[in-house]
Amino acid sequence: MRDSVPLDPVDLAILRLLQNDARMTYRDLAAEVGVAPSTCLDRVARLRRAGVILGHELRVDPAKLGRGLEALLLVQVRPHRRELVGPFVERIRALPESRALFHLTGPDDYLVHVAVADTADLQRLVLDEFTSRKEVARVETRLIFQRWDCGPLLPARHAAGE
Amino acid sequence: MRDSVPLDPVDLAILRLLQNDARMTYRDLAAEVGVAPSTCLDRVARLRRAGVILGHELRVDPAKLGRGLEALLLVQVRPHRRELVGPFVERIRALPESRALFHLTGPDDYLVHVAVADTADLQRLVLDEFTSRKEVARVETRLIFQRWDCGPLLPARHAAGE
DNA sequence: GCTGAAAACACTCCATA
DNA sequence: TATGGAGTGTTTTCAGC
Repeated sequence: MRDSVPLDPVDLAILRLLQNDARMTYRDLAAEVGVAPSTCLDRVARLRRAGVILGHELRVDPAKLGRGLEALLLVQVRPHRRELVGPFVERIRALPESRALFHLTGPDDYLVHVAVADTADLQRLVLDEFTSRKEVARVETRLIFQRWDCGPLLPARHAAGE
Repeated sequence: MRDSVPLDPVDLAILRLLQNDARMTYRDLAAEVGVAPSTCLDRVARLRRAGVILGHELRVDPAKLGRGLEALLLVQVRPHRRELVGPFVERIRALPESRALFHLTGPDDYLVHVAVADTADLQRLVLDEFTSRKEVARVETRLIFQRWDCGPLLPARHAAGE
């Protein structure tokens, strides 16, 4: 269940198309892929069961919600012990400004992707929620000038028949 | 069009629910929000037109596609001039391993989120696509141990009536 | 913004190869 | 074992109010 799943060209075509527009109807999907709608439905259900498809997400523009400034915070947590990092992770995840949290290798233990209104809001967030916490040893703030999303996620190797 | 959009409590409830499950039917959505299905449809169409809703995305498990290792690459591009960074950005975006690309403030100019098969694959990617490029001055690789997604994105300030 | 009717759709079953 | 086609219940959509 943790390993990669065998995917044939039909599965791959479905994944590619749904990553562009997850609300495509099965009818249109079937027409593009070149199989019957029921087959599409079956394949999608199978991909869901196999855990390849995790869910359907709405993509929202943060700027339109008054969160025009995005930043990455590189956070060093010291001492890096389970009883400290557990509550830290939960607290950060619960912040309305947080978009994603990563546990990383390297000198910084965590990377937090945040969306805020402006630099004043960012300063408040860093001071009140990060540097004021005693387990946070260091915070490095990097503003995001621009973000590009890349193409659909496809299998690492040979696409077909594996 | 770049600024924030006035959203009433109904819009916010819709956005909150759809961010949890973007494939909810308008019927169920209407029942939860407390309005008629047609009203929901109208609101969603309006949010789409206003650019608040950018699209519907399929969330896929990279590990299931044979891309069990994710990493962040901090890249310094020197000299940091338009005629060099343009092609760099386009090349990185086109890589099948790339998931997202950020232009940042700070000592590293770009952050690239990649998904690869294993450490050998990551080494190949870093050597062939990054350090071998003459405009790339430095690459710092950080593995992602774990990732947490945070709650739905909501407006920065007062939710209602603005 | 709601109601109701018409159209489009998702989904199940069964025959088929 | 997986596919394709037809049928059924549901959802979406678009009137009018």
